[in-house]
Amino acid sequence: MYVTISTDTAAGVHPIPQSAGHPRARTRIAEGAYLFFEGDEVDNLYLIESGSVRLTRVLEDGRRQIIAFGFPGDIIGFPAEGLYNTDCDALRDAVLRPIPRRLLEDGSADPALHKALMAAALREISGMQDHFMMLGRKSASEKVASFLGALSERVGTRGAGAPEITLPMGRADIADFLGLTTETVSRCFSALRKSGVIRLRGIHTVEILAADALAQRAQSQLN
Amino acid sequence: MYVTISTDTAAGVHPIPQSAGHPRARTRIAEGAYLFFEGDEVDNLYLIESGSVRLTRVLEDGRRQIIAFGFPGDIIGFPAEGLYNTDCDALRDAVLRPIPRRLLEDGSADPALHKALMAAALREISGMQDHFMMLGRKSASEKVASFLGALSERVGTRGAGAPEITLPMGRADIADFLGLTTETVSRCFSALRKSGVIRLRGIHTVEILAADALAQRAQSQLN
DNA sequence: GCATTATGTATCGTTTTGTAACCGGGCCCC
DNA sequence: GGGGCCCGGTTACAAAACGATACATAATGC
Repeated sequence: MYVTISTDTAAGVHPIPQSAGHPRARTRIAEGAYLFFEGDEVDNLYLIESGSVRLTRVLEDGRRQIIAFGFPGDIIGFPAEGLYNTDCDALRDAVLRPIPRRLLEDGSADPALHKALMAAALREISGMQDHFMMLGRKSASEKVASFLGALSERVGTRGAGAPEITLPMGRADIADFLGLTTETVSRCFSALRKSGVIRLRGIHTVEILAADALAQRAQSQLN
Repeated sequence: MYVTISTDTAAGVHPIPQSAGHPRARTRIAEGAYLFFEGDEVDNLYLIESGSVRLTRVLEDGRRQIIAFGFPGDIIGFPAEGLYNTDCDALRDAVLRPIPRRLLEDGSADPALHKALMAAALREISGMQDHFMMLGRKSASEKVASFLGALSERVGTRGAGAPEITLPMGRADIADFLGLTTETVSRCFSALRKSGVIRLRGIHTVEILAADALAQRAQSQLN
């Protein structure tokens, strides 16, 4: 997941067909467990069916960048020269459907599968392009507002009252995804809370009290 | 082009087969001319055969992000919901081979073409992931050093002396690609010049005098 | 040759980061 | 069951990095 406001429900349009590997095969990873590591050879891509994951890269000096968060409907594990380009671990217990890599690269496989995988790759590219604008041009408060808005759309729930998000990731993860520090993320949350845009229920649940104000602070409108 | 040090020569491994549209069809765009605009319906993707282009997005308030530079071997114009997601104009006169979009999405087209296009999409994703680390975690000087290093590898030439790059883009473009301001880019260039890492010949030609020092300043090594 | 645009440089202001302290919750051990 | 420790989050203050502003110089296009 990158930060877009226009995100469609992932994978809805091009469902992964049954030919994508054994149709009953599932991989389960417990919260905190690793699914794959950067540099490992790609055996499978994975369609996330439930739970959430993060894709991570780290520089030699420990600087970390969250490349993406993955939620149900996302396909993860796109190969770079046949290798995984990031680490992947579960933020919450996850169930994933493996898609053998050879099906990705075998030109004679099921055409519907090819179509679905190409659509997934195109969605990935599109979302990443959006994320560049955020990382390159937005201020800290714009970034956090964008992030919360997109997350609300993607995985938010609407209970009896305001829409809300239960964050599977901590402030440090959000910071490393947005190119900020943990403290700055916390400061932005506090500012949004003080101005009545959000309410925090514990650390992990955010209620969106004023979605319009949040969108305005996200400066998400492109010309 | 994003900023990676490990970039392979684009498209070399999976050449675009003859089935990718009319094999003799070529689109020519003059320097400064637009190839497509954000929001237009995608008729074709394009393989750049010569010249260079930039992909651009702009926020309502004028803040601009260069999403990518394109050089020979790059495929550009990946659709987002059937539409172009960026503007594209030529930095230098360019010759491009059009690849009809329907071939991308038609699951029954030539398998070799599918393989080539999927490989191109995967390369794009990989490069973009690298670019996230740069935008999100590197300092201004690291960014500029990374950029020059990658550009040197990708389109640099080695004459009688030091390897050199003839930049098709100005400082403002570099800035908008790296998430910096023009002035900051200029300062970084000056700092590299003063420390003997590069020499500038006019504004557009950069000689790399100390490639090791440049790589060190790029902090490009991943663990 | 002139006007316009791009680039380089200095100075100051703003934003974010860095550092430190504090708080609360969860977990583990006695 | 309680105490201690650890971890994540919040907040205040100081410092650093970069952006904003201003101006001078160089390059480009007509």
